[in-house]
Amino acid sequence: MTHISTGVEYGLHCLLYLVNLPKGISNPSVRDLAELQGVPIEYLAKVFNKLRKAGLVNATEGVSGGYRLARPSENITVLDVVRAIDGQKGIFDCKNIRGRCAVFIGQSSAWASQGTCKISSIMYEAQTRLEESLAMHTLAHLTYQVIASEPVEHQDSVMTWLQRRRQYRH
Amino acid sequence: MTHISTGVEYGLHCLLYLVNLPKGISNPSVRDLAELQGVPIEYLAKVFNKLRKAGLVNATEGVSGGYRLARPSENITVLDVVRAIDGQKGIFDCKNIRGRCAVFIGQSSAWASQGTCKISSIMYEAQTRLEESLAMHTLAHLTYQVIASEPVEHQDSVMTWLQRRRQYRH
DNA sequence: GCGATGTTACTCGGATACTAACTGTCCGAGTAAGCCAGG
DNA sequence: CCTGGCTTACTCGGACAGTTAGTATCCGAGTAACATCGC
Repeated sequence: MTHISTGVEYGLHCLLYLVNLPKGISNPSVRDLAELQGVPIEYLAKVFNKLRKAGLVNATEGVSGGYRLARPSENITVLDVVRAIDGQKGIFDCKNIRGRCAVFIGQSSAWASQGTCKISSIMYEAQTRLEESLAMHTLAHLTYQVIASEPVEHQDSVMTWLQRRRQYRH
Repeated sequence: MTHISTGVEYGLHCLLYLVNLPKGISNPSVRDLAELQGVPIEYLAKVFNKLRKAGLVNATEGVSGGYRLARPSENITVLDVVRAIDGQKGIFDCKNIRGRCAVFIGQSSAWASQGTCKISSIMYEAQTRLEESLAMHTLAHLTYQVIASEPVEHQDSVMTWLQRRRQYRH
């Protein structure tokens, strides 16, 4: 389907709420984040598990556990998040068509397999441009942009929502 | 799976053999190209059908029919081919998570839906870089590179292969 | 000799499997904080 | 007091179902070049 999965979309949106968390608020749990964003809980849990394995977030278990960023948001790029969740997959998968050419019937055509296929070179170069672009954006920068585009009171509303959810569990 | 399909790979490899076709050789058919490259015939037929609808190649029907480039190879970019075959699909599909936030319970949150989501902006910018990179390569340039990387006699071998296939049909 | 007919090799287009990946759900296990009772 | 067990709300991890997109195959229809046959 799409090259960047919805898991990345869920993850990024939720990660933004882990940036600049006030001291008074404990680490949000997956349930907190999922219900806040309106995304499926169990699926988001898998996403955050991948983020943890990639070393982007830390998890504390047990009651009042939750997630927090493993390093400063300035040091986490969008590319980091994409790779953590979707894996390091390419936009193109070279099938090495060169080696199948009918003119060399039988013999394995030594030259056709050596070096990289020019077509895949073009694709991989394009992918590099894509990833360079993603790597230019950090969570810090992204959060700044998002908050700037929201009404000023919204961020406070979210924080009190998170706090209430911790106080009156169900 | 991959953002750029194997159909594109098949199509590109076959299109290269339509560039700089000597006058003596008639338009190759899909069967010619498919067997030359070792790719499934019927699937390649669909690929070339898309290329035709996109105006990149022209088809002549009937016996001794086949395909030829619709315009000079300098004016056909890799991006043209990708879009013709895979359609103009994005690497990302924004689900508009913003509008689902739990803090505005019920009311539709006017501000959350206006403007573009910052996250999708990043993704679409990255896609633009990707497409810019693909658009920099023309079929002419690509063909030149490929031929330069092959033994000099290979191109002749292919041409005689095509010619024989036309003479002794089966 | 010449026109009608048939054959062949194409493209065109729809219908249909098969496979893999993405998305989402369910459930059991381990873990830590807080509470509570029993010594 | 305080120590051990219980409850609770988390994360962790595997298994699995539903859906979708990509890949591939099959078949019928239309088309044009060419050969063949009958007049």
